[in-house]
Amino acid sequence: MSNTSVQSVDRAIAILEILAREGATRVTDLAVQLDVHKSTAFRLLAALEQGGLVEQSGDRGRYRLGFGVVRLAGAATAQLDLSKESRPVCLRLAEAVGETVNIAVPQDGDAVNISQVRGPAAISGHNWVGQRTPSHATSSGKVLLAFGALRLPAEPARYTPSTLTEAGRLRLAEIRERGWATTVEELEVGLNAVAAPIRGSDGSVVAAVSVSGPSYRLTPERLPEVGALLAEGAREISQRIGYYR
Amino acid sequence: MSNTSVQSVDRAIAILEILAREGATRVTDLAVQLDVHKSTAFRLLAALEQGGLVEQSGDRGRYRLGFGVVRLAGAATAQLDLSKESRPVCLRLAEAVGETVNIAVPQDGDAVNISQVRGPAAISGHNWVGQRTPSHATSSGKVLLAFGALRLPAEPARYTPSTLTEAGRLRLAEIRERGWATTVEELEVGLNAVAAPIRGSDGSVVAAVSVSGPSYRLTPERLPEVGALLAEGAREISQRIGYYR
DNA sequence: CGGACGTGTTGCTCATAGCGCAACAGACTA
DNA sequence: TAGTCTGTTGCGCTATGAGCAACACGTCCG
Repeated sequence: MSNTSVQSVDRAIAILEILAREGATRVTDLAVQLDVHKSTAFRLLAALEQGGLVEQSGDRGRYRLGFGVVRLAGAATAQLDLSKESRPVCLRLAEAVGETVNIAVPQDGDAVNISQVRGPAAISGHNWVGQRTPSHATSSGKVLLAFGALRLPAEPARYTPSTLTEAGRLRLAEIRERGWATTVEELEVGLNAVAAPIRGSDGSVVAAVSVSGPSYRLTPERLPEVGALLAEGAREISQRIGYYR
Repeated sequence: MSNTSVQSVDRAIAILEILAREGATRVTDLAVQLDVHKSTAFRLLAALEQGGLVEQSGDRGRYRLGFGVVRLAGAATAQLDLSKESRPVCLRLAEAVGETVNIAVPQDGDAVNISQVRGPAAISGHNWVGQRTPSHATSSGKVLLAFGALRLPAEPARYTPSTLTEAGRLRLAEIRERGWATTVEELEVGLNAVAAPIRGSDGSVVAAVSVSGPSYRLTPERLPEVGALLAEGAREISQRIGYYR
């Protein structure tokens, strides 16, 4: 991070910092503090205003931080907390089960994996981080569907002969009651998975923690035992990010 | 707000929005979504990273929103909240005391008034909004000095024969213990005032609420009773903006 | 294990976007 | 009403931002 920057963006950020420190400020005062011409300050403010990061305060000509930064912070806080707080639990689960553990969040109708801990037995395996996965064909997706964090697509795609493409066969009520969901070769042949719901501070399901591995190791017989472990881990992560039941 | 913008700032803000929506994202994915070259996306990210608004997530090459946006939002929330949340309390105090109520925040060594409610007895009086007032000669300023939100100037100016220009005579420790500060004709002949501290969510004093009026109405004998009312009002405002003791 | 592939990062060059100047419009005050 | 101050806009110039291409590094697969 040497000189790889963009001067106008640096200046825009400096404006945000000044407004954070000083509160509502005039264009010309900002220009003085930035050591730029007032028309430059004005145009940077206009760009920031268009993006919602600043707004004009009640007094004419005064600008202050806008609600856009509060929105961004809300997203940042959610993302920072979940990855960080789930890490120790995922490490433990990966060790206990011996397979790969992922955290997935709902996004645009899919389950998106945001972090991963490889199991000790994983020689190579798939890197799921950042990958979108279909809700109906993954255990995380099924959890998010069952607890209302995601909606089932109108026409669920088929990935393997085992993929369930009808809503009734997903057994979402049973997942809700049991507290964990499974997939048995529904996304990829030879891949099984279990997932459990993570709740946020308002009690709604905001993510899922899952274990996935090859069918020959993560057999259908193992799934209930692993499901119970995952549900316990999910409860702990939920509490770590502010859920009190 | 027509075309008065700055393209690179627009792009930087678009990056922040994408990261808020998608979470940790790759440089090349951002470049695709922005329809710019990846080196452009990279440099915009580098600028945002230098400003603390984004950071690299644990996975190499992925960027996410950083703690800087949380800091900015904290400042934005405090500023938006203070004027709004203090309003009902100020209205009530002005009615109860019969004099003019102001909110002042610390800024560049002065106490700056950010809002005002006129008392029922105020025929004309001074409009203090937006006005900087010297810390040592106003009740709000003395509160902000006493609780560490402002520093006393090296050579405090004299405004009236009653102005206290020596640090020892301000009795800041007594103000801290008592919970309110007074001025008796120290800024203007014929003007008295009382102020109490407003605390933010981290417990530090971020503002002061004051009552001011003519000496013949707001007499020194009335000041303790008004001080207690103000301290109560300040406590309520503090709680409204997130202070929990 | 080595090669292929993909992605982040850096250096260079060019042209256009950003910047500063100057003028205009509006608000306020003596 | 004239002067002053500040926000906003138009114009022209050049420095900065953008894109190309190469390099460095990590991952994956045969």
